[in-house]
Amino acid sequence: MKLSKDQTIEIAETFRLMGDPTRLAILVECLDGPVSVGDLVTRTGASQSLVSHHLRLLRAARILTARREGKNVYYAAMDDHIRTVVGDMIDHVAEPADEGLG
Amino acid sequence: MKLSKDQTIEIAETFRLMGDPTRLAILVECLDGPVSVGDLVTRTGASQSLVSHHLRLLRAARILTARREGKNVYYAAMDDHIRTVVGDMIDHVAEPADEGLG
DNA sequence: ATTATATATGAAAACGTGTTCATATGTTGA
DNA sequence: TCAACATATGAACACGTTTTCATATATAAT
Repeated sequence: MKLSKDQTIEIAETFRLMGDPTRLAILVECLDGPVSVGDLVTRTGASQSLVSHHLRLLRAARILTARREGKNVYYAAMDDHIRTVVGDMIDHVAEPADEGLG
Repeated sequence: MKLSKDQTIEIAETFRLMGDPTRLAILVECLDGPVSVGDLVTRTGASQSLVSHHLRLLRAARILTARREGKNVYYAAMDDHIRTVVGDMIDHVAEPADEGLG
């Protein structure tokens, strides 16, 4: 599987955004359906400002989608690829495999 | 799907490591089978030292496995979860979807 | 209009990571 | 043992990101 330099950079950027614990926690909360910003603040324990900053990044990278409903804004995982990626990574980390050499 | 704080940190760490263009390029080259360090240097265009530093991180995080064969050391993707994760992410980035709101 | 609630944003502080350079270690063959 | 090749490592530099604080915008209700 051969990737262009631009593809590589875009994919790396998406992984990088998933690679912060606070952002990943936000993303995981959004996997099963839309969640309001307020609920994300409660569930992750991060500050409102921090959650909002991270949501902007996740949305800009098309990892999450947003829709406003009255005073609230609901965020959800962009597509099934995102759900699968996180799911597979959870499975990977669960494996007690060896890392080779010594 | 509910994750512990430690699980979240470990998974984020794995994503973070995939989130650098040089490291991702190295990883992608290792998806189809074992590749020597020298070949990785050639194929990625990165310096020998840099490739080696990154390989150490990828191996420590159980993203790649290593086996020595004579003078060479061959690196390969750790398991199918890793291959699937990268594959799904490539599919995700290929999608021309909307990011919601304005 | 004013107040209350929900979310977003800019700037600065606090912190971490990628890369290079020089050098060390490991392996093979003469 | 010496030379030649392959890979690994430590220290330092250069740069970027996460987080907080204060404040702004948006929506709804009285």
